[in-house]
Parts: sequence; C-alpha cells; structure tokens
Amino acid sequence: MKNGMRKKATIYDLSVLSGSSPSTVSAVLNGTWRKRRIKEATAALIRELAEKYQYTANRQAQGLRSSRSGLVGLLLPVHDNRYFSSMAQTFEAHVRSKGQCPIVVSASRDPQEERETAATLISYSIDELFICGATDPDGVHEVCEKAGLKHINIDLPGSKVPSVISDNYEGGRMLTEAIIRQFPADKPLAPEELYLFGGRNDHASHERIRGFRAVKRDLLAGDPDICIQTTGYSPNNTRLAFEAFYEREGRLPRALFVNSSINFEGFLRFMAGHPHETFSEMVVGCYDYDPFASFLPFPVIMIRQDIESMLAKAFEVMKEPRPAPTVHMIRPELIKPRTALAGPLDALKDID
Amino acid sequence: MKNGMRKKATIYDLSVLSGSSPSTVSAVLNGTWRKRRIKEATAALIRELAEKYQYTANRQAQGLRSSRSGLVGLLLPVHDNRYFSSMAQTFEAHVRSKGQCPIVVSASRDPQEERETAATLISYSIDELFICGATDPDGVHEVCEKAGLKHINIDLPGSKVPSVISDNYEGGRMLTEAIIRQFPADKPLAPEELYLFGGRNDHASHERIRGFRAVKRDLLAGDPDICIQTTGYSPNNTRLAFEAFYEREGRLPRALFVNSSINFEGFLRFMAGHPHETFSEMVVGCYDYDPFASFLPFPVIMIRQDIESMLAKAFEVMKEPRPAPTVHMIRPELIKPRTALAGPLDALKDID
DNA sequence: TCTCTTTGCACAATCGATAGTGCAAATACT
DNA sequence: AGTATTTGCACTATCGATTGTGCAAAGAGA
Repeated sequence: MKNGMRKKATIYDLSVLSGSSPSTVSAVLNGTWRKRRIKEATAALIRELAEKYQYTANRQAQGLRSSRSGLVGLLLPVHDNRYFSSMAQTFEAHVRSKGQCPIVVSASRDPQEERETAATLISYSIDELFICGATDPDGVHEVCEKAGLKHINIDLPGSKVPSVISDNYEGGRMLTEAIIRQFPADKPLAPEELYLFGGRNDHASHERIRGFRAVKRDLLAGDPDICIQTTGYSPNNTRLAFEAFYEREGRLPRALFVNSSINFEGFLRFMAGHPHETFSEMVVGCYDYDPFASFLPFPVIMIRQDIESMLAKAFEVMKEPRPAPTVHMIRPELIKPRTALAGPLDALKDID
Repeated sequence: MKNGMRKKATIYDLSVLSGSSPSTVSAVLNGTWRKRRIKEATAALIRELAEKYQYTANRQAQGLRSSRSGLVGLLLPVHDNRYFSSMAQTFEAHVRSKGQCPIVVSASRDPQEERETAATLISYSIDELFICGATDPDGVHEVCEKAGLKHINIDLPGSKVPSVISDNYEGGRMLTEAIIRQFPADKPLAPEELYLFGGRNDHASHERIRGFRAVKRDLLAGDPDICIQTTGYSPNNTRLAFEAFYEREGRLPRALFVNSSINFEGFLRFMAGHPHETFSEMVVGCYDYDPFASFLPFPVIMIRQDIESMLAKAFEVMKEPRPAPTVHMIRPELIKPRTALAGPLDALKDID
C-alpha cells in the first residue's frame, strides 16, 4: 500500500491505471455502468483500483455537472436549545440515511439573516431546504422559489409551500388543562392566578395562547387579558417581565404557562435572584421539553413536540413532486413532572 | 424588475449583458479586477448588472476550480446536548464572520463513523475541519492528512495535530473541592461518601478523575477505589449504575461528581423512579453546565467549559501555517448552584 | 461468406468559475 | 512622426465529473 500521495485520485487517474476511458470509470463508480453495457470484468477491475487508491468522487465536480450537490439544508433559529438541537440530530439521521449530507445553519430568528443564509446555501446548490422556526417563512420562500429550490416549513408555517408544525392549539389546551388539574380540588386555581409568559407575534404563540384561553374559560370560568404577557423569545426580556410582575404584586402567580424553553430560561434568571421559597407553591407548564427542567423543585409539566413525526412527515411530503401548501399538524405529547425521556442519544453505542 | 427566470444568472449571462468577456465579469465580481486592470466604469456596469440580476457565484464551480469550497467543518459526537450545541452555535458565528459556511455534523462517538464522516466532508472539499470530542482523533487525522486537509482537535486531544481542550485536571480539582466545601464543618464529608459516576477510557475522563482523586486525598485524607464508577457516556448505563448502587447500599452517596451532563441525564432517569426525599440531603457536582440542571432541588455545582475561549484559540492556531501538535489547555469555570448564565442566545435581537 | 445485430467502450461537450497569456488600442516620450 | 509603455480586456485551458453519441469488434442469422 503506497500512501503519501498528496492529491486525491480522480477518474482520470483510474482511467490511466485501468486502461479505460474516464467516462467508463465514471459510469462504473456511479452505478450507471450496466445501462452503458460495461463488461462485468472491466467494472470489477475499476472498482478494485478505486478501492486500492481510495477513490472518492469530488462532490463539487459532480454537483457542478449535475446541479445536485447531495447537500440538504436545515435552517434553524438557534442551535443551543434542546428542541432545536434535537431537531438537528434527527434531521441529520434522516439525511444521512438517504446518502446525502446534512448542513445545519442558524439564522437567529432574523428575517434578513434568514434570507441571506438561504441564499448562501443556494450558492452551494443544496438539493432541498427545511426551514425550521423561521420568523419570515414566506421571505425565505421567495429566495428559494427564485432559485428553483425545493423547500418546506417546519415548526412555523408559511403560506406558499407545505408546512409541518406542532398542533399548538391542542398542545396549548393540553398543557393548560394539566396545569389546572395539578391543583387539588380544595385549593383550586382562580382565573387570575394562571399567567402565560413568553411568545410573540408568531403563529405558534397565537395558537398556544388560543388554546390556553379556551381551556381557561372552560375550566376556570374566566380569562382576564392581563394574564397574557408576551415577552418575545429573549430570555432577558422574559426575566424582566417576571421582575416587573414580582415588583408589582409582591409574589408570583400560583401557576405559569411558559411559552417555550427559551422563555423558561428567562424564568431561571429570575429564580437566581430569589430564594427557593418564592417558588415552593407554584406549578409551571412549559411548551417544550427539557429533561433537566422536568426535575426542578416545583412541578413542571412539559409539552414535548414530536420531532420525529414532524420530520418524518416533512421528508415524506418532500418526496411528493408538487405538494400543495397544506399545513400538517402533529400532535405533541404531555410530559408529567419528573420525567426523563430517552432521546436520540440513546441510539449511540457506548464502548469502553 | 423582471423576475421569473428559472435558472440562476452566471458570469456568462452577465458577460452577454455587459458586452464583456466572462473572465472580466469573474474578475470584477471576485475582487481581483484591479489587478487585472479593468476600467472602473466597466466594473461598475458589471456590478450593477450583477445586482439587478441577483447574481451569486456558483460555489461548486468556484470550488472545483480553486479546490477551496468555503466550507468549514465541525465534527461533533452529538448535537442534542447543551455543551455541543453551544459549541456549534459559537463555531457557526466564527465561521460566518470569516465569510465561510459552517457545516456541522455528528458522528456518535463511533471511531468508524468519525472517519467516514470526515471522508464525506473531504469529498466536498471543505477547507478546514474542527474535530470535537472525537473518540479516535488520530484515526480522523489519518483521513485528513491523506487528503491534505488542515484540521485540529477540540475537547479531546490527538497526538498528530494541535488540540485545544478544557483543563480537565484543574476543572476536576475545582469541582471536587467545591463539592467538599459545600458541606458544613460540623457535618463533614467522609472519603467514602463522595463518588464519581460516568466517563470512560478517554483523556478527559482520566484527567477529571485524576483531579478528583488528588483533591479528595488532600481534603478528605482518603480515596477508596470503589468511589470511581466509570459508566461510559450512555445515559442508560449511568442510570443502571445508580440503580445498582442504590440496591446495594439502600441509599445514594451524600456527594456526587458526575462526569458530564450526559451522565447527569442518566441520574435524572434514576431520579424519576425515586421520591424527592431520596435526594434531599445530597450535593451534586457536574462537569458541564446546563442552566436547568443548575436549579435542581439539591445543590448542583457545575463546571462550564469555556467554549468561546476554546474556539477562539482553535481558530487562532488554525491560522498558523504549520502549527506544532501542542495541547492547549483552557481553564473552565466553576458555576455555583442556581446560576442562569447568559449564552449565545442573548446576542439575538428580539423583535415584535 | 456476407449482412445484421448486439456488445463494449471511447470521444467530446458541458457545468460555472479562475488565472495565465497575449494582443490591440490608447497614451507617453523623444 | 515614430517608438516605447501602459491600459484594458479577450482568449483559452483547467478543475473532475456526467452523458449523449458514434463506431469498431464480436456474435448471430441466412
């Protein structure tokens, strides 16, 4: 085995070594050789040489010629959050199983960055783009459309192409009901004791709030507007909202519906400044699941969005030739307090 | 603005539109035009047309010609964990600021998958590879070396190229000492009451354990071997180890050093099966930081690895022409219980 | 043996950008 | 005016693969 060759082997190298033409080598190595009526023996020889010289196709050349790169993009708001990183993990498995290469990037929930990032991915001729949690899905759509790039929305719906989202209304209902039922019948919750914090002017927040209000009116017979505090998705703004509330009221609400784990982090920041006892009587529901959050010192009810099903559906829809711009809703799951779910990590073999 | 053109504009299109040759267009748009003595007016015209027709260079063609793709790879064990997803987030910011495109993939801590994944990235002619937490860094090294790809190790060191890692010995010491000091002088910890769970036969685990034992011997004057339970990185194996311990001893150790947040998830699974009181008296130290874990019902002391500094150092070393295979150690930070740190998320603007 | 078909492969154009080279026109200089 | 420079750009090969087309040699059929 003579190593040390600086440059990678190409079909031209193998062509010389095998005595066949580059096109023959190409056909053998990309699987189209039967169609081209290449002799089995020729193919075998070339495969052997390819093995010996560790040939791997140059994807840029392939992509240039075929205008398909084998790259599949996932556009996320951010990486460092269990929801989105689980999304990345599951996405990667899907893409790799199709023999393609995942490329996951984040665009900070900024409409312009979303469009520019999409454009960058397009310049690499990615084959498909999954747009997850975009602030402006239709803006990204335009960029993709113009480049003839197939794309789909996840988590937040757009209007031009199919979307696969969590059933936020139903999830909001489930979570609200679970929060209310967490209180014993002899100390029931009053309507003004259940607050929702977080979220902003996006579809997911709207639907969750709609579910929240519906159940609240049903079960608690009341729903004061003051109980909805949309703080955006910034942890710090969320913290400020809690500080303001606490300042005003001298206490926290008995029950809390937190719009996302990112808002929950804002709550943590508030917690850091206040003693344990402040929280001892409260119940929190959070739309998103995080294993550590599930074990906090007060009951935390969580909603786990069914990432696997959402992505499975998205990949399925992606396979259709010209899918209608339908919104597919996937029912999320209610997770009771103190629950440690298995995740993608569990698929790993662990040696040593 | 006449839209609707299916295919993207190329330098040939602009060449026709501008009346210049493709090479002139290319030079103007890639910035080498002054060197080529192109008239300012010609350049202006071409730039204007490029703007109008929304030209963006085809990176595959560029890459094929120049054998540089503008892609920079990060190889992770897994995505869905705060440590690695923060790594991805910070990495992405660095790469984007250099005008390149990040490509983050995971290889499940499996040596063969690590090598194959590196090979895949190489087939896309990535410019650099950051190998993070690889089980077999030197195996990946061989693949990169053979392809002439510049690379560096992060988190776990290799022997052939530079590595930037957390100072695990010092971190292990800091964490152990903090755990011990968490106990009041009148109820001090005995050597056999402090256990370490998690980790395996890797450099990071070894160093953390070395730090653990050194401090334990110093402060507690004893260090029984039984107190080290290496369970690997699987949450489930970790849970089993705790179950076994509990079965045997009828209780948990008073103090715990958990090797990583992934092992901590195994502890969560154990917690799910046991009532609150089981943990009320204990102190846990975890090597890794997770904001939610920091607020669990018992004191959790955490180590935050300094991801920003590690990556900053890695990118700095990467710039050197032929860096020596040194191991650079970055001191991690001790995080006291109930601490919610700001993260990369805080850089986001939040509108609405 | 001679035509007809099938087999097996080589040739050459192409994808979109880059960079070395060469050459006419414009300008400078004597 | 005549030569020497400089300016401004076009030409062309190249990166590594894909694919439509063409053609010689081998085999089949009469």
